[in-house]
Parts: sequence; structure tokens; C-alpha cells
Amino acid sequence: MAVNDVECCETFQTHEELLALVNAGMPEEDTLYDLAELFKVFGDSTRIRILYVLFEAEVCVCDLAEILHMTQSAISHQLKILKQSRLVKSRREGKSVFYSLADAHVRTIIAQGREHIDE
Amino acid sequence: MAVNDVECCETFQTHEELLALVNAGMPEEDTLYDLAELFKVFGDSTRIRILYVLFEAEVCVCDLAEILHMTQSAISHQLKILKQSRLVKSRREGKSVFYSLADAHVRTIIAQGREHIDE
DNA sequence: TAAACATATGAACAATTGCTCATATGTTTA
DNA sequence: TAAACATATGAGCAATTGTTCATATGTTTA
Repeated sequence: MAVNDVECCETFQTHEELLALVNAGMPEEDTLYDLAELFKVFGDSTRIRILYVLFEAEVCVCDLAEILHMTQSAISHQLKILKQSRLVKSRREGKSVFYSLADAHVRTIIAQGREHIDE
Repeated sequence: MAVNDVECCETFQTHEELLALVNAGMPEEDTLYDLAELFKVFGDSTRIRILYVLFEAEVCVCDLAEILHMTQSAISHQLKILKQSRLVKSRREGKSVFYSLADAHVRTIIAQGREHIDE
């Protein structure tokens, strides 16, 4: 049974028309998954706070932990997630590892989020 | 013991300087929470798919369920979450309820997300 | 008013997630 | 080389989350 043979409220004269529009704009399955995974990373206030610190400077793990009043382990786990999403990058300098923002989208995305909640 | 009396790697000559910068830019606790809550909403591929459908048209619940091959209940639960975040709005017309995008930030945020994962 | 249709919602369950604790890895220094 | 320091990571646990199922609410129509 095709998707457009429907029993439901049948709002559109042509479901085919809507389906064509939707299918044209809908990203691939993989892209949808990646998008959701990306936003999940922003969906935790600890990671948001880490990003806000990195807005100001390149910071090492122990400083991040201290600034945010959290354990080194907790911060390290979250940095791993941020790095896997390519939102931050790291650089080792002696015993310390310094983290910084990986690209400009981070700022834009968070700025848009703030605009939304502030309106 | 003050936050800036630290035992840790002491990268910054003046932790105070960094702390001042961070504190200046860091949003309120409530804002951080709201931001994370907002991005959590984007962090699910079903909700992303719903938003992509609404990019094209105002659509009723049963059509959304059909287009996305999901149950009416599942869609309805997700629409509630999207509505609570003021990402979509609804309008009743007879037995049907039509949903549409609530504001322009939705498009911008998703567009920035796609740019990030495509790069 | 009763039946049919469209949507909303609460409970329950499996799956995911963020933190802690213990410990491993990597680097410097005595 | 051994000890100290900085970071990373795996296991475990409580909390959160997305779906299903059953059912309630709201609207139209026979």
C-alpha cells in the first residue's frame, strides 16, 4: 500500500504534492541522525558552560574543571563528546591539554538559541 | 577558599583575569538550563523530521504521522514537546489540528547545524 | 444523542545519558 | 628511573527519554 493511499483526514487535495515537497526538502536518513546527534551535544548545560568558557579563551582541562566547579573526570568526559562532534579541538602543551572552539558555527548556533529563548 | 586560590596547573598568570572574562560572558543559571532544554528538543531525529515537514507546509497531526510512518500518539507526544519550546504553533480547524513553525530561528538553527556537519 | 473521527495524555518499559570512582596513559622533573 | 602531575577512560548507577498501549478529550455528523 502506497504512502499516499490514505484513510486519514486528507487535508491536501493532493497528498502527492505535499509528499513531493517534503521528500525534496527532507535530508538523508544519515544526515537527520547526524543533525540530531549534533544538537544532543548542545543539549546539556555542562557542555554549554564549557563552550561559554571557550568563547573567552583557550583553556586547559584542570582550569575548566576549576572554573565550572566540577571534577576533572566529568569535564574530560564531556570534552571527549565535544571533540567527537568537532565542536572543540585540543592541543597538548607539556602535561596540559588545551581546548578551544573548533569553528564559528558554535557561536552562531548558541546565539540563535539565545535569541529564541529571549524573545 | 576562593575559586582563584588553585592548586592546579595555573596556566594563566592571573586566574582572576580569566574568571572575570568568563563570568562576564556566562549567562545566568536559568538561561543555561533553558538553552540546554531548547537544544535537547532539536536532539531527536523524529522531531527534526517533523520540523522539516513543517518547513514546507502547515500540516495536521494525522498527515504528519502518515508522512513520517509513525503512530499518531508518537507524533502527538513530540508535537507537545515542540510546542512547549515554542518552536511550533497549532491551530484547530474542526476535528483536525494544524501545526506550523512558530518562528524563523528554527530554520537558522537547523541550517547552521547542517553547515557544521557538512563541512 | 450516539457514533465516528482527530487529537491528547498517562503509565510503563527499554534505551540512553551524565556523573562518580578507580585506574590507566602520557609527560615532566627530582 | 621513580614520583608527581595532568588527562583519559571503563564500569556502574541513578535519572531522563522516546515509544507503545490504552484511554480520555474535543469536534462533527448521522
